[in-house]
Amino acid sequence: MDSFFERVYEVVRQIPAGRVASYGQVARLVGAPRKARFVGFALHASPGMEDGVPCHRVVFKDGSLAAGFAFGGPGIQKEMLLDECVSFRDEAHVDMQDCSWEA
DNA sequence: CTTATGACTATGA
DNA sequence: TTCATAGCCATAA
Repeated sequence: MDSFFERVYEVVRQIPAGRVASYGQVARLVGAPRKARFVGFALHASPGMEDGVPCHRVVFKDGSLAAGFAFGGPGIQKEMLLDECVSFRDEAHVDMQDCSWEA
């Protein structure tokens, strides 16, 4: 299946621990800088980390997380990122300047 | 063909 | 800083 969604999974899977990528960043890597919304939609329809897709490492451009749609709960994603040494500027914003994913 | 929807992003107040 | 709105485009009906 070579749908846009599968493409997103492949990219998200390449995100190393301790790093976070924005939806727009992932969208650009798959060759679709305008489909940032579908990156999130793809992850929503994706098998999640059970298929090796660390959806918790994908955040907003501001570094805010998708609380409410996270797999375990609104605070779980933050806990996981903290467990991977991801810096937080506040309760709901990741320090993208220090943890932004580079390719 | 047109609508409706969406884990987004940019802009303005 | 937060909040609201518009624009974006793939998918489904």
